[in-house]
Amino acid sequence: MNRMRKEEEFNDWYNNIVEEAGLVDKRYPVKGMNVWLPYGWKAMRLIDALIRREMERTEHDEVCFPLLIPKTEFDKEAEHIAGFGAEVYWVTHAGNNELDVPLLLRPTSETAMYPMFSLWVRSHTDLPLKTFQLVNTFRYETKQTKAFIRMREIHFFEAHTCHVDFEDAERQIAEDLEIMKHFAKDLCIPYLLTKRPDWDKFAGAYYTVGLDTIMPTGRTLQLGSIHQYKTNFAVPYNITYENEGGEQVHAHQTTYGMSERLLGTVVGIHGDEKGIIFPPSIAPIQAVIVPILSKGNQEHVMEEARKLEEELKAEGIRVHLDDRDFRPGYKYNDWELRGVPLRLEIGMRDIEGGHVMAACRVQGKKILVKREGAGEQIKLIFQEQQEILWQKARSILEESIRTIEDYNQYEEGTIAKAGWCGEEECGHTIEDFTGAAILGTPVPEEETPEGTRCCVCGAHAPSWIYIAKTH
RNA sequence: GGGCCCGUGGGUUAGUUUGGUCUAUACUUGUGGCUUUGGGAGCCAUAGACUCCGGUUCAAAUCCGGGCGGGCCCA
Repeated sequence: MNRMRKEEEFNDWYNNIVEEAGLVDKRYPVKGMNVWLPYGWKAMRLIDALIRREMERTEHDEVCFPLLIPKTEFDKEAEHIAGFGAEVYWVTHAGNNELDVPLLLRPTSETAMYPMFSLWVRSHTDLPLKTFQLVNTFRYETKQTKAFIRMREIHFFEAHTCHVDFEDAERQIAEDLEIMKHFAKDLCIPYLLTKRPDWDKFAGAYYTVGLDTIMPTGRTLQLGSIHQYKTNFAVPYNITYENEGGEQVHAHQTTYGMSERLLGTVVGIHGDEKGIIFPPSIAPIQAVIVPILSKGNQEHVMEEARKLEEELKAEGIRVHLDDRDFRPGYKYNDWELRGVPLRLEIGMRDIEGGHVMAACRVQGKKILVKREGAGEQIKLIFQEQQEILWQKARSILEESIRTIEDYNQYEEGTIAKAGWCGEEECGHTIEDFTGAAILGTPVPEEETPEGTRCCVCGAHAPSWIYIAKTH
């Protein structure tokens, strides 16, 4: 492909890069279902590993529920059905038989898990119950699909918890927010936390906290969400426990969901006209070694390159030796496209000088690294890269937020922050007029200064809202 | 839900308006070889396609109908 100006042609750039860098093969003949290629899957698995690390740290247990859910279970929570009914895939036949009870492919796993939670949760000593799973979910998306960002089969993370009461569930949500903090820093993805307006909360939730980031298009993209269910599901699914007083009480529940969108976001936010830029934290290959061969020294250089590879591997660096029969320039471009954070060139000059040439994808510069203790120096470069990517992305998000006083001041490509009286009608007016969506009110809650007015009706505005065009 | 468009080697594409000269164009990629290697090398050889089914016609990549697949716009 010709170099594409990422800023001007983001859609083309993105669609092209995910295939060209070998993340997915979009030719699978079902809309919204792509094939994960090894390189893309590796990146996803590394993101998953970060999630697992956080889940383990916070004592969640990993589970894995079946993909199929009986219609009878799905039907138990009315709002949930209303919200997801239109995008469910159904299994109505098995072999030659029509099924008495149709089965659906999970669009999310509440209705699969909660009948089981009802069996598992008996006593207050069983609580809190903190589980999560990493599975694929299915949603019959009718809009245009896009690799990682809008799919019909979604690689999905979902944590589901049960608690003794509302307060404990709230503590869980606080913990979820803290998890996100770590996690986003690792991915170098900044985000905005908002409590979704009532008309946009998750189907069945008491309230929903949305995690949104901003893409280079100036539109926001939801990275994940955290839901307080209160007892909305526990009642229909009969999740009760016996408290210390011997009474049967409904559990309070929360969920936390994220998806392969995280990968799409990393690609979209950090990439440049040369291709992807992976933060070292999730780069499938953190450092690639390109041997510079010339007549007469091939074996010697290759031997040194292999030695270097072993040394770095021993240091825990994900390193790859590119011994393909291409010229160096071709390899440079290839690995830049794939987003490898560090390229190590080793030729006779370097061997004789006791160093390697390190080309840093993020910093865009080349530096000489001493062979002695190279691993340590490389890790420092990685740290610096994480920091640069994080700061850069964060300032883009911060700079795109504009405070406005009247909703007709909303500018495309920005996230507007405005006063809001809290009336749903004013919310809809904003959405209809601007074509943008109301992300929600700030989390944690943020008081408005004296005299702040609703950007629609001019009444007293007790809270802020964020307004943005979304993906 | 409504409307529109598209389907040619692995990828991008010419050809479709006006059926025949298509034994299908070009670039890229793949494979084998020679040569080369500090920023996408060159040469030689070679492989590879008209989405499927039906219709019209002496003749279909081209026209018509349907299926499947893909894309776009509006609500």
